[in-house]
Amino acid sequence: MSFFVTFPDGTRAEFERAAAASEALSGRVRPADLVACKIDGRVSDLARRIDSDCSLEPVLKGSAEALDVLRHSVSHVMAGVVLGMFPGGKTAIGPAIQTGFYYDFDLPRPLTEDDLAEIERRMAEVLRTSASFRREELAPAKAREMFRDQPFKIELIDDILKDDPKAAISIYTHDGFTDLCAGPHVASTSVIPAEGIKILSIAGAYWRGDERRQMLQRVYGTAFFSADDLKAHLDRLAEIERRDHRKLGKELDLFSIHQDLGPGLVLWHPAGAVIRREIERFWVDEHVRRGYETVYSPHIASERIYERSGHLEAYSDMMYAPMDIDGQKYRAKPMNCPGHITIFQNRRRSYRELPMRLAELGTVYRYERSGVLHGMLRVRGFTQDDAHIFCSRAQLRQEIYGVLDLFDAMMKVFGYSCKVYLATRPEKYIGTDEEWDFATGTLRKALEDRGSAFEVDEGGGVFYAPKIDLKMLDALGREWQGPTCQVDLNLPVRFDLNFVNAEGRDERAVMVHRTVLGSMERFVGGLIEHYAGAFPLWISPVQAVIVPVTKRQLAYAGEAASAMKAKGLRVKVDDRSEKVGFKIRELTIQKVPYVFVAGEREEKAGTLSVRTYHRGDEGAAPIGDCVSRLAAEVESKSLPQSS
RNA sequence: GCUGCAGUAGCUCAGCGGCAGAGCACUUCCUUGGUAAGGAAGAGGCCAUGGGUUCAAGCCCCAUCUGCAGCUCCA
Repeated sequence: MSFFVTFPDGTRAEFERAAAASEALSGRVRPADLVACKIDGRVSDLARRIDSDCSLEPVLKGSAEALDVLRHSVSHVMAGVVLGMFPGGKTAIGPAIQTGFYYDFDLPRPLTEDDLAEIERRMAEVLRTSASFRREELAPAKAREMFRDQPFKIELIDDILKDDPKAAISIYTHDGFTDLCAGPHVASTSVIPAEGIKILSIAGAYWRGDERRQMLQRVYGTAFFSADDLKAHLDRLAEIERRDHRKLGKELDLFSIHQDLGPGLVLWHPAGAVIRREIERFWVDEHVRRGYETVYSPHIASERIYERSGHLEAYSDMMYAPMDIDGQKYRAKPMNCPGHITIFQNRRRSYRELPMRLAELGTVYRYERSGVLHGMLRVRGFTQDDAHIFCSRAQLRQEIYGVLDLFDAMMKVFGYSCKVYLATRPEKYIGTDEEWDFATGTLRKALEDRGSAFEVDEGGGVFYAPKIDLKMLDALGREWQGPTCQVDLNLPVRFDLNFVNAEGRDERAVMVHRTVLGSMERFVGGLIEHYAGAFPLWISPVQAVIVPVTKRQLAYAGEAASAMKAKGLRVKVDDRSEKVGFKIRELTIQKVPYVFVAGEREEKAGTLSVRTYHRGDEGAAPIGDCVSRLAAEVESKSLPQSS
């Protein structure tokens, strides 16, 4: 009873008797690169026995699957070590994740930083021996018996058995530590390089992610096949920290958040306000150019409007408590749509007025739980770059084109590339199937017509709307929530949004919600990290500083500054009695894009020595050239060379 | 909200029961210099807040507030 194994190159080999996957692969790959295998596409142990026809593929170092197997195995090694340090400790789960792995424990005391070092030390010890990972399959009763002191494991076993009462329970043992685990694992700890491992942090995590259940201690770590890969990862973490908008925000004096003012409420300092103002100015210009009209709506509104919109019912948890005004309940505005709808509803609308595009940089207030607040990225008061388009069904597709064009244009200016998603009907939804089909179909058609590459996020829509979501990729390749465009199937009904069509009859209006930047807070916070604080010239708080070499050039520096200011540039003269080197250092730390040195030589020649943040000393140029160079760079909104 | 950790000068941090500290920033003075730190002096504090323990608390204990990491959540 022989069988055939098919390899990725298409060759087939006949086997007379059952063999371990590693044996079947021997001679086909370098043993040192072999981490695991795929049997019929499923990642498996190398020791897994093959006894029937199948396809077999090696999983080699360098592949994502190999890294997962490695990390999962390292999490077991860590768990073994932690239990060695805390006999009687309970283990929960310990999977590989995108950036490493973690393991959740219930331990007699909280872990400390020192414990992490100790864990790492003991792991290195374990890895010095070469212990094999052994898989066994147990009958349910036996598995229960084996894990009788491990309540989390028992719960997992029960769950497995709920699906299949006769399931074999697989366990893995290495170095005397046995864990309930589906696998697969590396064949032996000798595959794991101690110098590729780092235990990173401790944090709380709910058992099974359920906030009503026990809080466990989660230990995060990461693992790579080489010290170089680990270093690259740690360097990246350091770079992320270096770019942290909270840190840069403080260093560059852009914004602050104060206990006395309240958590989640941002104060924009003058420098940060320049960035925001320039972006808002650009935003308004761009919208007006594209046929939007700007509006303003108040920060508080009678509760009645939110009753009607349904927000009060669905999202009251995120709305601030009502305030009593002349016996009426008012609420801080949590979203702009009711205001815009009210403007649309103000009188009967004719089809001739459509599409009506109402845009507002509207400030809203939402209650966010204290634990989720994060610098400018997650706050309780923020300004959305919001717009609502009221149009007819016939106009919808054209409007979506316009929105997508706007998204592209604005993302390009900031240097973000985007991934596009079409989020379709979720399980819970309102509205009719016909409406959903129309709305989703129109979005899909618009994307297809433009030839944009997009993925479908099946069921990812909101309960009242399908949407197009853009995820922005920043300079570090991280994803950020980007522009979004929703076709609302709810509010037009709730508010009975109609217009008089060409036949003189009422027709239901279609409503589109869309935002490009999201919120000024989150967007600018993200931009700080995207640019690492070195902003493109057009939004730089200070665009240029003129540094006189001695006080004899103060007047000349002033003249140069005036020439720049006349062109609307944000320029300062650094007139402090410090050396040039000192000023350059400080201005560089402040990431000023242009520093112009004005000494005796420059004054005689009517020039300035140009120094840019990204390229350093560029030599002298006439004042007029400097001015026009900066003016042109502002006008074109050029991106910094380095990002 | 939950678990853990933290809160000392504007910033970054040291001090861990016994006189409140450093560097940078700030002010003044000297220095007028050529592409990432010239020198000196000075000023700056209810050690997050409220209780408690102690002869004595920045330090130990409790509570609250705020921040950080993660979890959960995010129309």
